[in-house]
Amino acid sequence: MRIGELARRTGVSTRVLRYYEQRGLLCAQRDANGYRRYDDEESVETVGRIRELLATGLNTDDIRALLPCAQGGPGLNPCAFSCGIVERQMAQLDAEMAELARRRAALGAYAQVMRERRAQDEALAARALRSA
Amino acid sequence: MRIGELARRTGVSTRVLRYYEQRGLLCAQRDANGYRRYDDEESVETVGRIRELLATGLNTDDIRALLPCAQGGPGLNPCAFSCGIVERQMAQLDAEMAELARRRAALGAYAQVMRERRAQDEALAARALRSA
DNA sequence: TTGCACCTTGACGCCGGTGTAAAGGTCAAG
DNA sequence: CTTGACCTTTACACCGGCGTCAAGGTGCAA
Repeated sequence: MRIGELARRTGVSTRVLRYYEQRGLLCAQRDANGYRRYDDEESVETVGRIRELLATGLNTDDIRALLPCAQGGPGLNPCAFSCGIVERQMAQLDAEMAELARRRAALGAYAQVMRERRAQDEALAARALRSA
Repeated sequence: MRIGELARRTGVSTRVLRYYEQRGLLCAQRDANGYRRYDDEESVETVGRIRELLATGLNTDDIRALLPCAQGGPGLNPCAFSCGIVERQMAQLDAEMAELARRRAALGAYAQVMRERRAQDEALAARALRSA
């Protein structure tokens, strides 16, 4: 399977597949003419896993470290290491959610102030209208 | 007050103050030699408000639209418009929080799978150790 | 032979707030 | 006059996953 077919079967652009290879997430054999050649099964699965992991917010560096374990790599130690990466990312997500909650609260305070200002303005306008 | 002093009093770099001016968030008079001159009170407050709003995740375009109202601008209509901006941003934050929650859940599923794999590996290693 | 689909590498753009540097003007103090 | 602090504008870099274009090679079909 060449890169175009892998792109079609995964719904990912060829640009992205080459990018994943450059980042060390995906490997390919080469034909005599230099074209990339992928195995039928494994590559599709690997690309799927990469997309899933990316969608969790992990970056390509972390995914590169994670993939050998996720694919059944050299066993115990790397897997413990990978668990660390995943847990670190979960903590990161927790921190980001807390940050977003903080922003939302601050924005809510602003909205409150603005609602009050607006009510004031409307009262003022109504009074001006009556006196006119 | 010139730009250096405003920078010191607000804790914001001169680069950032010029950027805010370029984005239309902050205005300054000019001395005869071209130096920016700021009023003593208002500028410090304005910069503070800009920083607060940026910290809520609003971008400079929204803040530019928002500031006249937050400063007691031309009244009713702009303020209603500003309320819309704030509410839109709050909805945006809600969506981002939901997305982060989704990511966290997906990552949790991965962590679960990996924990199981790890336990499997450890059991395997223990058995190998016993049989050796 | 021509055309077309497919492949290759390399490189620039994006977003958006900010750092940082270059190249130069202004002004007060020594 | 020199030094040095302060000011000016212009412009490039960053991050990170990806779109998109350029310039060119390969191979099959009409």
